[in-house]
Amino acid sequence: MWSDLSVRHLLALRAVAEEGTFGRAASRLGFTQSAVSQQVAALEQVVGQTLFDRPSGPTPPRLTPAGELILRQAELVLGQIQEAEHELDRYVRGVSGRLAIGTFQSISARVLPFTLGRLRQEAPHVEVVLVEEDPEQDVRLGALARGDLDLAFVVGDVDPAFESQYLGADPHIAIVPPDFPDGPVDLEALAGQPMVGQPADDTCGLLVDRGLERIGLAPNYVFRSHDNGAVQGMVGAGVGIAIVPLLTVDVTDPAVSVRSTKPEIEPRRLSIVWSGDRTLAPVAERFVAIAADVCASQLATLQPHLAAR
Amino acid sequence: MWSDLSVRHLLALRAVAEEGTFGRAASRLGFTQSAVSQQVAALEQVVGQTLFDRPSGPTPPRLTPAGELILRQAELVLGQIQEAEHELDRYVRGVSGRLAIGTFQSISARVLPFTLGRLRQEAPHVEVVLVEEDPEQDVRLGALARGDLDLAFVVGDVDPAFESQYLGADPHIAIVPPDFPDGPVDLEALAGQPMVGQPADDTCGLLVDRGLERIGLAPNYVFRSHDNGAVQGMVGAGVGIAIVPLLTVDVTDPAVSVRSTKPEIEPRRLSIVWSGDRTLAPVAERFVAIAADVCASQLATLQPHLAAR
DNA sequence: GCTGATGATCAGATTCGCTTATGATTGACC
DNA sequence: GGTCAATCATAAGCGAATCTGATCATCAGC
Repeated sequence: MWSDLSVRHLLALRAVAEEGTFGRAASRLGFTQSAVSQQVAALEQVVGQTLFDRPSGPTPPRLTPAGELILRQAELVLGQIQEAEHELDRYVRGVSGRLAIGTFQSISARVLPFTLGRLRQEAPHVEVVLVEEDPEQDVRLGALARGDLDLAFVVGDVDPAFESQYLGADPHIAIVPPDFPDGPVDLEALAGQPMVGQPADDTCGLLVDRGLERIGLAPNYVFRSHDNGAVQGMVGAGVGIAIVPLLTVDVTDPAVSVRSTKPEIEPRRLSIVWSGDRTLAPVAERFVAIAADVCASQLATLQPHLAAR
Repeated sequence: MWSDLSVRHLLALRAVAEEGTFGRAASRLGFTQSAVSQQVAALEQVVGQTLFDRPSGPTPPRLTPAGELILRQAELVLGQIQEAEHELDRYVRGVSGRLAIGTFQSISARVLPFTLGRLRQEAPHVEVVLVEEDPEQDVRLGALARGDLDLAFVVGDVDPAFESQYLGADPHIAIVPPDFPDGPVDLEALAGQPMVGQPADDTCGLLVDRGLERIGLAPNYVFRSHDNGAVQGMVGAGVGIAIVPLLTVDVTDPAVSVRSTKPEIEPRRLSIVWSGDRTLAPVAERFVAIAADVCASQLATLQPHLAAR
């Protein structure tokens, strides 16, 4: 039966073929001569062929034609196994693997580029799949539990059935034209004013609407788009002002100014979550660490731009 | 230790991954659920990673990322092993293998083409190496014993240290111009006559010389060549007559006539030999059988051409 | 003919691996 | 909420495989 075949048998075959005698092969492998003799005999049993001609006496054994054939095949199998070993080693070291990540607009725009860049630097062979289909984050959690996703970015409270890493608080700020009066933006004064922002079916947009609603403001949207750049462009063009999470803003844009609001809208809390039931790949843990670091440094970098005005 | 890895472990992994549960995998493999559980556990020990997340309860197990990786590698290894199985099967059926054959002029010209043609027909993947370097057949026997050759054609008595298959008796005949007087060629009348033939360092040529010498004829060679066609051509051109083994003659050549001799020179006995100490590949035995058949039919085909005149 | 090197073989102890039986957990269902 | 059914893990037992150590058989070379 070929299923009885063991790597040990192939190693014995190779060792004897290379060393020339069973005895030297045995000492190379750390066995006794008797053991190697029996191992080769077992292999011969498996393949049903004599693999060595053994002239009795001091004459060393010699591969039969079948032995040469099996040896060639054994080299291939052993090579394949060694490759598997290396592949697994890369996986364990976190420099290889597959990663399916659920994400959403602002994270994709402001956090993922840096995170993936750094990840690719230290783990070039990792295969990352980003899923940004459904704005509903419950769907992402379902995909997590089902195993379709390894990690997912989420906003707000985390279902305790999952494990998570808190990434930071992303303040909601106002984007206004550069000539807008200095100081924080008074939200109450915005009633009836034209506004731009993200659609309500987007996780980000929905959160902004809830925040404004909580302080009694029903925004007068004149333009809504999933595209953060488009929203920001509209503000620069004077179409209206926008209330968005800080992480969505391109602060280098000279056409707009970023302001805090008065009162402040509760910041959204960002986390990355995964299923506690399923084993996490090492590279996934590495990703979480990098994402947390990138998120923190992004928030720290953007905050001063806000305070400056 | 990866050397503890067995094919059985990989089969278990694959079966569980495909069947979804340990129990179904077990019944597919013909084991109990417990056995498969232990097999997978052993594999996990070998690779040092958990391969299945096993949510307790009726929920079926699921591959971890490491499990998916190992499974992919296992498929490759199993494929390699199956290929080895096929390769060995072809070898055993005699349709594949390597064959190094020691030969000499007349065999190469008259026997091998048909033999190899038929062999290739039934065993297309066989790799044949012909060695026709040394006219000394002792050298061929040495190469046989050393294992450099699998089979060797020889002339005359066979060293009993080797195994052999007798191929037939190849009569020595005379090649004469078409206008030569009818009937057998009287060898005694050839004394002093111009003759052509093979060199004395050739197995064939040497044998002819010995045969002529035994009946007291010292041939007057005016041309000697290893090339049978050249010798025959010289006869056709009237340079001289030739005494050669029948198997070397192209009987379709209208420029010459083939005659028996008076007295007859002892025919050379052809055999194919191999080392009894070394295992013979199935394809080699097949080759021997085909060569014997071809040799017999060649001799039977050529003999009438001789009797006809 | 002796010597030394070879692999095969045997006996014994150990380990491995399979089966049977049981336990533990938990989703599904009433 | 309780029962059922399906899941895998684990323990015990037993037989086979396997390794070690010792011995045997063979034979090239001195």
